[in-house]
Amino acid sequence: MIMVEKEDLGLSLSLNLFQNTPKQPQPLNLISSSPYFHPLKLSSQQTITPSSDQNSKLGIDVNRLPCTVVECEEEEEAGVSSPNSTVSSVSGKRSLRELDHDVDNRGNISDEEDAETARKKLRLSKDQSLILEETFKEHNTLNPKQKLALAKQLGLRPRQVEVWFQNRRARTKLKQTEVDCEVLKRCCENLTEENRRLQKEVQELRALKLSPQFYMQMTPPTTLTMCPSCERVAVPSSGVGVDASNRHISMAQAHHRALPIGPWASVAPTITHRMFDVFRQ
DNA sequence: ATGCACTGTTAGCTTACGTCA
DNA sequence: ACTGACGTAAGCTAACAGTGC
Repeated sequence: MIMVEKEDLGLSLSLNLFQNTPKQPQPLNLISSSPYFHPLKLSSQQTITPSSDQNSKLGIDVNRLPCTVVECEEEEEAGVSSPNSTVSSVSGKRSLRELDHDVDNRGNISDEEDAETARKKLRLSKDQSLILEETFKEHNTLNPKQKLALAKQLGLRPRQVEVWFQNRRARTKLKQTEVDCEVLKRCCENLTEENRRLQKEVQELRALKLSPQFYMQMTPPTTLTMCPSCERVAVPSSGVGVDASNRHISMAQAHHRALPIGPWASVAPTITHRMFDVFRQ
């Protein structure tokens, strides 16, 4: 079994093309004149499906159109292939699906198949998917000219290219949302943990039973200086709340006195750095 | 009025897995 | 124990429909 995976933002785009597991019933070749192949139901799980590999060996591309590209372009320009330019049969006009069914009828579909009203879905070939992916990488939206050119190149209807790009944008956005959610979740977890830790620190500090004068004198450090040698924060000597004998110690001295000196000196930089770490993740 | 993009939904198809003879 | 057929659930994605700009 060969699986071709394409990663984009972690999005796995399965490009497996009718490759079956050994346990799966082997598909039979069904040469369909319809642009959409019609799986012939044998049972709830047995399905005759065209193998693109096998068909390609036979020179048959199930995704190829019965009409010419010129016809497709005319169709597109006439607006008949866009469901947005048509209204459902309920409101008087016919949907794309119905229009596609007409194409099927032109391909001499049997009454049995004709009776089957379920919409058919093609599978893009590996090459088609690759080209679409490459184009999407360059620009995730197409102007009408680009759409027509790409459709012509791929042998698809412009509407199909349009739909593919719509779905691709939706998948990209969904994946990005998932990634964003993961990031926010991690941020939340980290902040919760940080909050817990800080609460604990507050409790510990309160337990020190420091005098009210100590806190009256203590001011939160608004400017912190990082020691270049050890990258610890040095607290300004004035107004730190240490006793007079330690007022005028130098940075180096402070360094060797095992900073932080006051409670704010230990908490504030930690918060700053942790916060940064949280959002850097 | 028209066209396009976005969003949500539907349905066809594939794959993995479990069960049974 | 191994194998193949069968059923089922889950995931992917083409196609569709509705909506807003």
